[in-house]
Amino acid sequence: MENRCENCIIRQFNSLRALNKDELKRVSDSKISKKIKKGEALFIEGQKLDGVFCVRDGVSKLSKLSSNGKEQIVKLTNKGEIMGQRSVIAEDFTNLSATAINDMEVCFITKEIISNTLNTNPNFSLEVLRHLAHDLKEADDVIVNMSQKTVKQRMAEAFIYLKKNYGEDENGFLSLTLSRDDYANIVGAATESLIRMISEFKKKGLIKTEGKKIGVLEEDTLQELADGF
Amino acid sequence: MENRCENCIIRQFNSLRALNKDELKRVSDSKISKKIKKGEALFIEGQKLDGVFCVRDGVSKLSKLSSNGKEQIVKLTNKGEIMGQRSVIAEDFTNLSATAINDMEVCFITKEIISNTLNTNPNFSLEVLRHLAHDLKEADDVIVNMSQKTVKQRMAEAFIYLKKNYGEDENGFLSLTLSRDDYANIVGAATESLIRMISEFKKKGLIKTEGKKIGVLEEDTLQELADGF
DNA sequence: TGTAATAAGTGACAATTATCATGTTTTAGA
DNA sequence: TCTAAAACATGATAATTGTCACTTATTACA
Repeated sequence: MENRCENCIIRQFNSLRALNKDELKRVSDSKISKKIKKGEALFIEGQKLDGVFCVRDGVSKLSKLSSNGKEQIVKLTNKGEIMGQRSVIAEDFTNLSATAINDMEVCFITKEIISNTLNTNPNFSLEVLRHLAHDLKEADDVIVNMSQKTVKQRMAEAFIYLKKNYGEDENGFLSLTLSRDDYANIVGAATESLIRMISEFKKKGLIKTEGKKIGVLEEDTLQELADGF
Repeated sequence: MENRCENCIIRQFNSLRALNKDELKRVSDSKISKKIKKGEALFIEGQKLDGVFCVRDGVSKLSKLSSNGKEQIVKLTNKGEIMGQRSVIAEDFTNLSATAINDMEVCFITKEIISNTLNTNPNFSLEVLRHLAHDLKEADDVIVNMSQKTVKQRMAEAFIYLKKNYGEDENGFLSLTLSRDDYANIVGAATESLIRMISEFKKKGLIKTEGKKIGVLEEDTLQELADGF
């Protein structure tokens, strides 16, 4: 009973908030809860999705392979986000792969229910529209950052972003721990270059590290750096 | 009479195709036709839009200023596209500026009509959703290209894209003529770097130039280059 | 618990791209 | 049609970033 969508707070953060009781019941009856282990894929670029994933817990990376064989991380998902909407709406293959960064708990909702509800509940459509609109704006920002900022600036920005969106633990380390490889794939740089810059930031006292973990020490200076000063 | 939306073929290419006769009539009665001269702005980043623009003719660039003061072109619009949807849907300031690349003819449709129709016609919502979904996918592709490809690769890709999407004139030059500056802002590079590469491509016989005009000579080789060979 | 496998880190060097300086051509408008 | 401004072009040089080769942790698991 405790796993009914009706009682799930998560849906307040995504477009499912626009569903009425009946619709919610239908979603809940047909949804499938899944646990995804760190490192496992939810779906892979080019696949046909039969539905969307509602993230109850954990973080995943949405990435795409470049023709040079390197992975580019396009977005990190937050708790509460719906994944795979784009592909289901466009009735298209996914253009991205989704991989769990830590252990995840997700609910799978079939595309039939989604498109049904889209056709009958204008509020739901509007909510989805708003979310897509938001994603599109963020994507535009990423494009500009990627093309106009240096790797160092993008790095600084990434640390600030991770702190803002995922917080830090009691010792001041970022709650979300990423591999150096993942960092490189977010920032769009060679792993070695990125590691070198981490060392540099550390030497300058902007961040601290402990194994994989990274902590932000001088957020203001990082922000200035990100803005190009 | 010939300027009624009901008779306008353009709408077949965008989400307005989902409107029924009544809705179309309402749009048509309230729409304002505008002519925009080359170089003029339709709207500017940070503005609040009171509606959307339906492009009847001409091409515009959607761009964003980076914190370093350089402009990044995020997208070129095609005839038939609707501009400003994202901002109207999210009830948000525009995140992009739109500037005419050549003389344009557009129709302005107020946001009241748009949101009204979104609330009452699920097919229209779905159409808009599909268009946003498409834009989002394209944006993801741009992100990957920007971060994983070299300037040279992006250049090659840009020429192919322009040929595919805007065609060429009787002499084999790209129909859409851009300034070197615009090219640089699409590709995300310094203007000087870009000009140098145009020279290089020309020397290698991949393209030809005549003043501002550029013509694709070896599309296959350009494609290989873009893919990294 | 030992040992591959994987990830992190560093140095040397090469390739790419930006910047600055300057000259030439084109364009717009008085 | 003359002239100033803007756009195009190229060289020299510096800064950024990638690549390759290698060493040193860490991690997973047989």
